[in-house]
Amino acid sequence: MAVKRGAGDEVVTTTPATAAPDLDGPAVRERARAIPEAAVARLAVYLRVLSGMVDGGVTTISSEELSAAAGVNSAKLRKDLSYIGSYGTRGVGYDVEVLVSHIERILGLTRKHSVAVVGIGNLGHALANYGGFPSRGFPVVALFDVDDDLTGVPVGGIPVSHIDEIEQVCASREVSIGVIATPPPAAQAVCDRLVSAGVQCILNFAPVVLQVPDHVEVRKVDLAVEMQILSFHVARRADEASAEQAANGMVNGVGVEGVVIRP
Amino acid sequence: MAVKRGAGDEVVTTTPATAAPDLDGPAVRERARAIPEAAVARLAVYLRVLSGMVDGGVTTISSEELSAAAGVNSAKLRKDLSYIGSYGTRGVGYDVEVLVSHIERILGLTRKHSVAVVGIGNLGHALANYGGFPSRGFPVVALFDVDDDLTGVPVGGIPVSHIDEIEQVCASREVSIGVIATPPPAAQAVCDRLVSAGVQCILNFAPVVLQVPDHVEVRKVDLAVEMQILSFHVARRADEASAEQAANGMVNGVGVEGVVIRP
DNA sequence: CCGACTTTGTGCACACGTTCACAAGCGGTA
DNA sequence: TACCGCTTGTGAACGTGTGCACAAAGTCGG
Repeated sequence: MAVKRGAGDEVVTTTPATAAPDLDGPAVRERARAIPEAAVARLAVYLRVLSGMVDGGVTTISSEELSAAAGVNSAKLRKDLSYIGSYGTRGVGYDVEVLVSHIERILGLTRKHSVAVVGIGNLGHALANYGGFPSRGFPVVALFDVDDDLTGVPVGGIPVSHIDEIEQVCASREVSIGVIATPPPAAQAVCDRLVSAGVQCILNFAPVVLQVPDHVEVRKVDLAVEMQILSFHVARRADEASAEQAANGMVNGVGVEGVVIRP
Repeated sequence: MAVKRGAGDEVVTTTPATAAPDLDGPAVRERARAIPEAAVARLAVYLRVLSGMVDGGVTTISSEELSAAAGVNSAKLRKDLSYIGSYGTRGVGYDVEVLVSHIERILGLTRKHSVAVVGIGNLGHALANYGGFPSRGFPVVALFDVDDDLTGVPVGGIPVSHIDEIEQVCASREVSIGVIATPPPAAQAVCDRLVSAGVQCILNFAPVVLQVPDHVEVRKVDLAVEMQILSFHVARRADEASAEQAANGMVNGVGVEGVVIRP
């Protein structure tokens, strides 16, 4: 998060006079740099929806249809797609296959990204067996655990390696993404070993804030945090409801006590 | 996402002259409404870090220390905390326990939120056995699946119910959060049944965009999307690296072909 | 070939979230 | 009590992301 501002200096989001001459050259890099993080997440969703459409035999789709299927509004969808270039036909819509291939290119899915899962507990088992990874170009090629009883046992077709082998195995199998599914206390140590093994991307399921060098990208999935965000919305909604009720029922400005908020 | 703008009309984030008289009244509700979504997610992280500090015997902490432990900068942390009120002491810092209780209150954790998991496959198993939920106030009280071979079998201490019982079981056990861990094709139907059972919050692990009424809050965890975001950053970084290399090695403006980008 | 209709791509304005920088306030000290 | 140093809390500037509304650009029917 620090080196990011190395080369670019003041990123110009509007690429004014870069009309059309270079369809796929250095400009792609420049543009990729300017795609908002939020848009990238949505592009992945569009890709999934579009893949389903290809299977369904759909060849062309309008921004209105696609945005409805992806759960966003059409303006946002078009803006997101404009970040990766102009591949639609006005008056018609987008060619589904063309769009798929361009999104895949931008997301870097033309390369295979081999995945290693560390921590073969309940969650690790589930991840190793999860069909969603390989089918989307993320083959799981290595599993690690500290438990000697697990090493050698195949899970989802892949034998579990001992965590001490992490460096050599990751290197030989060209792992580019590490998934941490260990108990919280082990997470930082595992993370350090993954980094020293040359892994540049980490998906962290452990409820711990990982410290990593600038060149490593971390994304976290914290189930408890997700729950708590939902909890917040429940509470907020309950407050609003009771407030509305209070506004109708009692006119004095002091009231509304003991129903929702417990100090 | 639509009804939100119902009552408030122009939310005033700055609560200027609401000095101190009402420490815990209707103002809390007003304020809760104004907390940015992103801040809520971070508050959950702060809470986790602070809980660890309580266990470690820490009684007071400065914004600088806490922000470092939570992986954010101190200004953001202080602003986040200011959304929930002024509970720090200038020149000293924050009382850890006070902060914990206030964050818990804002996040609605003074109520227990019972959880139901639907779809007892690999992931469902992992979630049912996951210790992180109960310990943070989210007891798993019900499990559902369509498979008759599973119904009755206890997983993580809770017997699996058939999905047809979802309405009555959810009602009797007062489920407030539903977790969808089914295969994609089943997700929307399950979601509809959860909603009709009165569940207001849904955590969705299926790679599907769920359609729900306005009053239901959905959060999604899509592992493939997370992977693809990581993939995007790998690609971007590779592009930057090769571009830098190209800038050093070749001076003509056309070059850099065939190394990274495959059109 | 032309005009009507449809849908994209984007400039612009607004809202949201982040960061900065500093006054206000508190504890410790003489 | 008066001062000094430290840390909070927050106004204000900034940057990023979202939504609107429309010109540009294409198809289709006649």
